[in-house]
Amino acid sequence: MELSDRKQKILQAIIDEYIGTAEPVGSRAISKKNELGLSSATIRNEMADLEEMGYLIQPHTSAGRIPSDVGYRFYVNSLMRRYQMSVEAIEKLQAIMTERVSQLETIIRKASLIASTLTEYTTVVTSPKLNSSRIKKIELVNMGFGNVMIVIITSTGIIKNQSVAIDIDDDFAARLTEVLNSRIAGLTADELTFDKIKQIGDELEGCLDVQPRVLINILNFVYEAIDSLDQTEVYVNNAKSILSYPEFSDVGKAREMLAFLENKDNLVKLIGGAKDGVDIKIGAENEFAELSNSSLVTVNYSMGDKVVGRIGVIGPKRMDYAKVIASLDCISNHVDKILDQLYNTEGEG
Amino acid sequence: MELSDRKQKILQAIIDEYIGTAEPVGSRAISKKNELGLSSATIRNEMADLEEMGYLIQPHTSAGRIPSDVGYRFYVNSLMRRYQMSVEAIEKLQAIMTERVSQLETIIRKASLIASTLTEYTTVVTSPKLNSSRIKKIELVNMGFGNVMIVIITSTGIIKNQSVAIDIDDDFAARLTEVLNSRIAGLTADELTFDKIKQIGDELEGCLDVQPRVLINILNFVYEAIDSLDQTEVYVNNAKSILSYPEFSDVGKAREMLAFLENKDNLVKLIGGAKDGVDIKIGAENEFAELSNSSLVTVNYSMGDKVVGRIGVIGPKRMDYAKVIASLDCISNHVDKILDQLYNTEGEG
DNA sequence: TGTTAGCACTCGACTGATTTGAGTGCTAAC
DNA sequence: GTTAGCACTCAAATCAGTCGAGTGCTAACA
Repeated sequence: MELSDRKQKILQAIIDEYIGTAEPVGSRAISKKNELGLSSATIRNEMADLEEMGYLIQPHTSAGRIPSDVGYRFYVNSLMRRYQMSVEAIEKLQAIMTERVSQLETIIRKASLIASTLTEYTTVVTSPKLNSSRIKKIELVNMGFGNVMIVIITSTGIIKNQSVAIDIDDDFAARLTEVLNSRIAGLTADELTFDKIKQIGDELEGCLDVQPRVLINILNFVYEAIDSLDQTEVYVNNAKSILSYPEFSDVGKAREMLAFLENKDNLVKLIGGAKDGVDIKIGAENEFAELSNSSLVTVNYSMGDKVVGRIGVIGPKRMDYAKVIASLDCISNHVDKILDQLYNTEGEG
Repeated sequence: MELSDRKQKILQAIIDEYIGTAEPVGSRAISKKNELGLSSATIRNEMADLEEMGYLIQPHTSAGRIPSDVGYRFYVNSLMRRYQMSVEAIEKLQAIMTERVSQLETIIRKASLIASTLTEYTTVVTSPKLNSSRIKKIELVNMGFGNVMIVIITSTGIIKNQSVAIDIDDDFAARLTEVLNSRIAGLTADELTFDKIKQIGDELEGCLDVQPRVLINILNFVYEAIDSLDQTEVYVNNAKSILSYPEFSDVGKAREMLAFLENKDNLVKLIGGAKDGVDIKIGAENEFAELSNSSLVTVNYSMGDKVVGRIGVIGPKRMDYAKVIASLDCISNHVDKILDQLYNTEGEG
């Protein structure tokens, strides 16, 4: 059944009010705002209808109403006013994002930080899986005292490094670096299968006078370092903000939520399920019971036309959706633009 | 005035009990444990004495007693039983710490993680200031599309990298790398003053056909990257654990504490004030009001014979001091050993 | 027919009195 | 010096009573 125009206005007023106060909203409160010019009694009748239709919930007989998940959903889809980012906010965002930006990781972390600053909610971001980025360069640096540092630089600006206990001299390190580069540079992590690594190892053993053990050692590390690029990283920002909401005035619940936010697997799964563009999951629409009283708004970011990660905001169900959506949208655009500048479409930099 | 043997035993029993329960301890509770074979009345008398002497506090007339800061201090200095690390704990510690360890940062983070796992309290670690480590190597990698990645590797295994928008070709990058290395490699961050950088810039301008703007750009980044090594990094682990203590059952207080733990400057200052070896600050002994209900146990770790950083545990005043001390001691020893292996004394690796 | 004033009703939140019980200090007896 | 006993204290729990925000329903009104 369609909602009459008046019902929509009342529902909107109720949700707007509830977002601010976190207290059940009574008919008189809406009537007093006098935007509709209706008495509390009339609004009461409409509210009773709205409750029957599933948009509102009455915690107990003598309390006002709060929105149901369905109510929020309708609000988000149809009622919500567009939030206009303030000029200052946009300028601040631009200032931060255009500070010297170096690596992918830094950009993502910054985006998360900005999102949590703008919205004052908890943010979660996932970094791209990098199995499509190419090995730009491998470098072995002899650190002396039997240690060699292996550094791998990818076309996406990620640097992986690990020190290995292998006793070689500078000269040999340089030669090995050269040979390795000629074999490995330009490959994607996907292409660097274990078999391929082994094959390279066999080839090298022929042209370098080196103990097989040492070579295998090094190649093993290279493999692992590259392999780890496959991992999706997750960063959480401003988790403590949940403690400010009356929804989490119970310490036990707050602890539960914080524990949830510390579990990377949860978060990857949670955010991974989102659809492209701005995605909103209200309350029980989330697959995790821990979030049944929270909402999650996510937006993807891309390199070229390929979605590589998501930025998400977790807050109480009565979050300021309009503001969150506007902020995320803005941030995602900026991130896209910067990634584009840095890595030109395919990360083929 | 000296405490009689019996008073000491009673004080110890009270604090042991209070550490477990967080509830004021009554005379009957102590009497019932029957370790001393005294009636509650006798213990009552002694407790009255101990209170008068400042070791105990009575929250209100009809409550039991809780230890005062002075009481804890005496407990820590004289009464506390030595905590014996379990074999499993030590094995676990060893297993984690001897996993492939690469950089300094990883080691420190691991140490912090282990400390929080073992003690179940919040841990704070500071990473070394690295102004005494030497530049091992500088490398400019042309990323294409007008971006150059500057990579700096230090003798302590730290890698700093930043991408800069400068349009040069591979060949020039290689030459510049070579020249830069010949001038800068081997220097400490301290030696690389801004003046020195400028001087190098002037020299290079003579021998390379390069626009001054580009060179200054690069050297600026080099300077900043190296300069940032001077920063002490702080990592906090398991901050959420404070939510488990009745001391923080008030969400407001918990939030305050978490905010404090997010402020890096606070933490550096807090931990920086500690004396060498194991240092214990009980309640108001800490300079920050936020910690007046908490205790802080720190231990330093060293490279060679030089103290380079500290690992700290923050918990309620009634923390299990013996266990925390034993754990930190053990961890610090392991860290020392590993740093020693990796960087051989002076970080001259 | 839609709107509104009025009123009885509900029920959580607050208030204040009362009870409970853990724990004390003091005294007197051992 | 130790302890049993007892009066006393006081926070916390319990309970009854009140308040008031908010509702649903009805009847009157435009």
